Amino acid sequence: MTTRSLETLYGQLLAAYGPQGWWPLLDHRGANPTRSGALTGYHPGRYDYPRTAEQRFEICVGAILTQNTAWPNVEKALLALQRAGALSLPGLEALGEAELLTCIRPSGYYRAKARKLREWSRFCRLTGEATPSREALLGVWGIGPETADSIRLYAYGLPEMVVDTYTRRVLAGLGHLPRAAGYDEVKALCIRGLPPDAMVYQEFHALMVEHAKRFYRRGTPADPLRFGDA
DNA sequence: AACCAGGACGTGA
DNA sequence: TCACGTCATGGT
Repeated sequence: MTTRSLETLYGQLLAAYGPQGWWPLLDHRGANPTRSGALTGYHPGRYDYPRTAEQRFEICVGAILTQNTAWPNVEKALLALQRAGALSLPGLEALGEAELLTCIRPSGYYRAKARKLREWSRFCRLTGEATPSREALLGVWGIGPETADSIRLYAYGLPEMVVDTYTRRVLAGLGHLPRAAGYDEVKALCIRGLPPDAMVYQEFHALMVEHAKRFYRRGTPADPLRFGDA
């Protein structure tokens, strides 16, 4: 098992791919895309997002819609919601059920996700501007560990490590994971190996996704970081 | 044309 | 706890 530290791995990935500009936003420059695939929402090197309550809400909605779902599908749903004026708390609450289902259908699991968005809206209305604790988020139906951590890290800028299947896949491939580890165990491993900084956490997570997409998809070459330096 | 994507919940053992 | 089924559309 390699002894390369996570911090070194982080530095290598950052040098190779550069800042990833997560979390993507539809309207971070006042742009108003009407079709999917624009992918204009990344803001590499900027860590002062979200800048508005609407952007924060958009990130939370995206975090829910992207559960086990490819981002382009989520983007379609987000664009539909934006056009319907539903990418805000009052906007989403005012949206009818049929319209909601239509908007988010491209993101898959649309009936379950519609309920999750309703539950999230209710939670937002009840908690107001207060920063939600991890425990409070986990108490919301439809929000599990990764979604809760994504909301805290990307929507609130808190130093909350996010672990997803990509992260697990890369760390397992590099030999950093002793066995089939659970979410909290992998999370603890990542926290142990990196400085407790929200910007680092954001980049690390996004870089792991990028690296996994390049080297941990079936039919892709072996990870060049797997061998070579110890 | 199968396979899978930036998970979470409900159930039974 | 834990393994397994379910939820569902769209891209490769």
